[in-house]
Amino acid sequence: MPSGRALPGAARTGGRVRSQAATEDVLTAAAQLLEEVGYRAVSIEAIAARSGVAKSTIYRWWPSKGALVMSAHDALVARRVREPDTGVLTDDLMSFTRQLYRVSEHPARVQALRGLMVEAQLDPEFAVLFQSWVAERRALVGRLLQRGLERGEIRADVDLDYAIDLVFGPFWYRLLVGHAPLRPADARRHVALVVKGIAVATV
Amino acid sequence: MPSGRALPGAARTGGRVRSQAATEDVLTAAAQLLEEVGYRAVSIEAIAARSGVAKSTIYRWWPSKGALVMSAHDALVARRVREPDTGVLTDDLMSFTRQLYRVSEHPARVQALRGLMVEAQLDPEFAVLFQSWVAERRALVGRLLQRGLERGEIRADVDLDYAIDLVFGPFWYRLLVGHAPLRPADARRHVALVVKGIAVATV
Amino acid sequence: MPSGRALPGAARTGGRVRSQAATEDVLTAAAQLLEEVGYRAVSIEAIAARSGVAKSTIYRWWPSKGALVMSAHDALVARRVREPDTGVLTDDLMSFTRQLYRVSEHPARVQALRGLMVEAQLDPEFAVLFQSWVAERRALVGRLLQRGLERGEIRADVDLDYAIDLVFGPFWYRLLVGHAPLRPADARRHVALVVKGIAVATV
Amino acid sequence: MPSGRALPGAARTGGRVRSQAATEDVLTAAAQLLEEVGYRAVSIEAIAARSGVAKSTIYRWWPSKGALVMSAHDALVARRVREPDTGVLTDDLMSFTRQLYRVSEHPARVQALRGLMVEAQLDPEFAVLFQSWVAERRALVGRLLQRGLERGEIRADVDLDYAIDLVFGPFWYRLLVGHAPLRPADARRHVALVVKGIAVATV
DNA sequence: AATTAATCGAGACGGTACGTCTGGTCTTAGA
DNA sequence: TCTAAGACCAGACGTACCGTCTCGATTAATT
Repeated sequence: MPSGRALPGAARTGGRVRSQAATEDVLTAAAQLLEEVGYRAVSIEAIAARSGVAKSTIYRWWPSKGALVMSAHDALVARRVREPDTGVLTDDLMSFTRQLYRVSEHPARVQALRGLMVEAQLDPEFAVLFQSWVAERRALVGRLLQRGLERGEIRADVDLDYAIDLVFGPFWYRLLVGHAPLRPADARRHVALVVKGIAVATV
Repeated sequence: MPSGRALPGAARTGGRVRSQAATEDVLTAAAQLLEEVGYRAVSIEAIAARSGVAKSTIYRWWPSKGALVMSAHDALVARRVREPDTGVLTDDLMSFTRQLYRVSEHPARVQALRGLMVEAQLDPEFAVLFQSWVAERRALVGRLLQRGLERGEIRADVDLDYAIDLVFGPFWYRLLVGHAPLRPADARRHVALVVKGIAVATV
Repeated sequence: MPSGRALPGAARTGGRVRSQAATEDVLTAAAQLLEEVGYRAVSIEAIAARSGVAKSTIYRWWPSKGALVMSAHDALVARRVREPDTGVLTDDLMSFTRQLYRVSEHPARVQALRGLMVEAQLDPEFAVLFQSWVAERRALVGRLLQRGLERGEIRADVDLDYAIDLVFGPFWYRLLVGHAPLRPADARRHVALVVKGIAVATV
Repeated sequence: MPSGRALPGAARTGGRVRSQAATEDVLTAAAQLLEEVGYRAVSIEAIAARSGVAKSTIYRWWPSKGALVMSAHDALVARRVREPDTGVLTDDLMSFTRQLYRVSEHPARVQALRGLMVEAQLDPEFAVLFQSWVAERRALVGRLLQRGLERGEIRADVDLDYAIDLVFGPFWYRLLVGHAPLRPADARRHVALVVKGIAVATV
């Protein structure tokens, strides 16, 4: 019954077009809920209710709650974080780390991060998504260190992967354990130790 | 957590005595399930089914899944880590960190640690218990660093609390994110960076 | 029901003509599904998928699943049953009832009839259509009995409406309850009882 | 761990007892909804909401909407119809049929009967339950006829199964099609035809 | 031939209800 | 007074279809 297609194997014929508004509403609702109630308490049910988008539509486009929340979070964070490039390693690290610590000014975001980490422990499929988000963030710091290395600010024998862990590890550790605050002001001390650990000796 | 009220010397006023067998069966089942299906898939329901102990009995003695896993973990492993004291900072740190990394050789323990961290995020009451356990561990490393400081191996301006985070942070970060393995052999590189970060310049 | 607006006499001002192929494909698919999976499992969705006709097209032409099945039934079977007129009541009834019972030789028709009855219970709008179809069939038997009455074969005190129920009632009852088969051979016994019930005493 | 059961294979050990209140609330809600919105619009969801009983509890005790409505129907009406035994066939049939027709005085019961018949068409498993209920009812009429036969009121050549269909068939037919009312007063005409159909000629 | 109007398949949309599942609480019988 | 059994409420899960609503493409009859 149906007949011609414009280009073989290419252009789609017919069908209602995907609603951009629905997509945005869902992501917004997901991001809001994540920050308000934490990852665990987020439910597709609630996202549907808040966004006014039908559950079936959500399931059509996202395979799981994790994927949806991760998308929402991703879009949010990408918008917020700038990649510093001052030409000086310490300054770059300071800038980045300060941004990192600033999350503590928004309890909701802290909750969100904790929730994502928790889910990564509980759901192997989500862990994959989470890891790829982490990888992006690590890559950012990696580029920053790479530039320092190329400028001769970092010792050649330093394992950059471990160096990156030195930046994120203590941050997440404090975030999750909560034994000490995450004040942006403390970022200086954190960076100082990291830089000492990796920098070439400056007499 | 559970305390065995039937111990000799404890004045009891009648009633059926707590079943030692039930306690052990629960812990065994929990440990088995943890290794077999991972933390998430462990459920009080499943533990009850496998152990043949009623759900209500389990709920009576353990407040949460995390607490139960903690018990199982304790029963599985003597938690006590030897506190190294070689007289040399680097050696002490190496010894400790290597013990830390050795956890990776026991998948069940890795799972258990993850479970504890997860539960600490989800259950504020459990978080208190968890924090005090973390504090013990941090204190151990703190003593180790303090001795280094007193021997003049550590710069006077170093914030010891941050230094401790430099030891545990990357460990937990790898443990939880899983972006890189936790091989005991890698402990060397980790310690090298930490020591560089805090040590006095050695010309 | 679909009406073919392109029929001569209806003033049309252009426009694509209704696809005969689509109509047939839908009816065929409906009939097939009915036989294969039963009335309940038939869904507009499935009919659309199998026939390759869009759901919207189906909804354009049929108001409900029941109506569609009714169409399929009509297409499957020429509904027109010959109206017997032998001049003898018993023979007329035998002829008609045998035709009725013959439906049991076609499982699809049995299913269709059940589906129609179900839909009539569930959908009041459809019930109206169904009742008028039933009325036609009753009218046929009514004429048959009327002729018998005029010939003096039926007692004057007999309520013809009830007599009609005596023909259709047991048929539908067996069809729906399924406690006994509907063999055409059994039609004789059915008719025997009906005739005894209404006939003048033939000492 | 669990041990003795009182009687081998019999008595249950422990466990919360089934809540009578929940059962009643569900049946009441089902019956109310049936009358208010009709069989189709009744949903387990709505019954759960109105009764305040969890869906899972409902599913634990009733396999389907039809079965539940059947229960509600049974609870509403004492199912036990008195089995007449006057010693005269016509009187027995009149008594029974009048009881049957009396259902029309209770729209909810009419709805329930329709619902059961519908469900029997849609759900083969339910159909079995339904058939066995129908069989009971048929057996009752069967005994009634058998007594008539033994008293010589019924011709020896009559197929009793068909005779039973003559009682129930027209009743269900009217109930389902709705082309004519089901007034208890009409029972007389119905029975008259049946008796004529099966009785020995009375000169 | 161009215009016009109604058709067609495709498929996304908001919804409803489904029947299942997990989790923690509550209630009973029996040891 | 405890345990085991198991019923209970709660509520999210992911699915199946519903009936509606754009779309762009197609197809005739009318200009």
